[in-house]
Amino acid sequence: MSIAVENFVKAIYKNDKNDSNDTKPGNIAKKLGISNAAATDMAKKLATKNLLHYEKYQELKLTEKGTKMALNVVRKHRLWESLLFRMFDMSLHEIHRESELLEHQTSDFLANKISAYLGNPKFDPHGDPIPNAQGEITTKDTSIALSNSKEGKTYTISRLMSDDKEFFDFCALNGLKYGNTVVVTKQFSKNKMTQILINNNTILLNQDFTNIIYVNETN
Amino acid sequence: MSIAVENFVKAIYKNDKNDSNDTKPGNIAKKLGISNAAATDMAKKLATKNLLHYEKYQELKLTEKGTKMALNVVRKHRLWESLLFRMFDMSLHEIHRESELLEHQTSDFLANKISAYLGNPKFDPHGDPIPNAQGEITTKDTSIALSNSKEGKTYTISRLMSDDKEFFDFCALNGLKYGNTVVVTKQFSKNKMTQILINNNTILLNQDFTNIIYVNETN
DNA sequence: AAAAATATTTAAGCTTGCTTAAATATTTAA
DNA sequence: TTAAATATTTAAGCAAGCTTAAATATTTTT
Repeated sequence: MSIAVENFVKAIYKNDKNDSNDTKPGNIAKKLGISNAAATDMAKKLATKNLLHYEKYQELKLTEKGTKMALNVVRKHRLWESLLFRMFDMSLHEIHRESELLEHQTSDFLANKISAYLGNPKFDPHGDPIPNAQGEITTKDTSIALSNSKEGKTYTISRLMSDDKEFFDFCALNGLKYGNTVVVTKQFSKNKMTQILINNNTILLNQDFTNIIYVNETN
Repeated sequence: MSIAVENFVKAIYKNDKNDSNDTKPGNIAKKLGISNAAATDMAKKLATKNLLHYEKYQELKLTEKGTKMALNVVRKHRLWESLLFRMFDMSLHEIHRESELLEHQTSDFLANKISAYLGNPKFDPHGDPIPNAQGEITTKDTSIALSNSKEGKTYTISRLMSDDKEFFDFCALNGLKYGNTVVVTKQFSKNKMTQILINNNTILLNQDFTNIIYVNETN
């Protein structure tokens, strides 16, 4: 299938999974940087190919076939991220940027080779789960957004859910990294800010960031 | 530039380099599996972009800009082949097949990372030279086709210039591999066949193969 | 519940990269 | 050197993926 189609189903999949947004053509269009008209067009086309359900003015819903395609692309993306991160001295933003392209030109055969080489990892360097060759995510995610964390508790960072360079630069600068420990020293609920202690530094995060940093409570 | 354009200039470059064929639209069309009309069309279009010189019924000639683009794609192709060959248990045909896709979605940045990781190799697993980041091939090729080798002499294999699965299967089966030693035991000039000794086996090759197996005389 | 704001859809049109069929030029062979 | 074979070009047309502008529906606000 074409790159445009792969990106379209992937965008729907991610929108459903991560965002509070409606999965309507307009939202997908925004993510992909195309016009609303183009998204509507594409949605109609993909409906005839049984990749999604389309009804005028309703939300887009991936079919099983569409979901499978999306997961297959996501798998390749996250495997590339894992490989590039391990092999080369590249930032989280850089591995994302490259994987965004490579994911569409990777055979299942090669994806399996990469996976085996890495020891069939379950998570990528962002902490995102890697679907297996059958397009299944077998791990269950118990992590919560830092915005929902509790004052006084200690957590480990499990996911950095973004593809924004500035965010990753900030993370790198402050030790916010997959696996690292943070203590939530204060929740400013009115202002929706969270104060944390990391690497002996106290930093204050606003909601833009606490919504995309996921953590697990330490036992 | 688009995949179609990259493949077009690459095909011209390779046709000029390796083949005795005229570099006219028809020949390029054959290589790319498109119609003659499509190739003529594309040639005209690329001429306006200063990638090649086009004159009706004449051969296509890459401009400096076009050559640079071709070499950049070739560089990425050969770097991928080198990386995949080193990392994974993949055949020469398989690494070629995958690299044919990956080459078009690889930033210069990533290509340089791959090159550095591999120690900036000068040759890929086929023995083909890898252009540097400036698009230059700095090595000089002293090798000759096995069809031009001399009876009684000993050679080392320097290039396997093909992308055909059957050819590579044959090579793998018979120890025809980059760096290996062959003795030319007989040249049957009338029938254009070459008898060689390799791994203590005598095998008889026809011109289809001796034209694409390149060797260097051992001193 | 109606008006205003917003989102979606339709329509028309563009570029890229292909196709086939017909016209034209070049090359090969007699 | 002319006829036959072959190759190239032109012309018309198609699908994919986009665009903008206008029409229509939905949602929000008052």
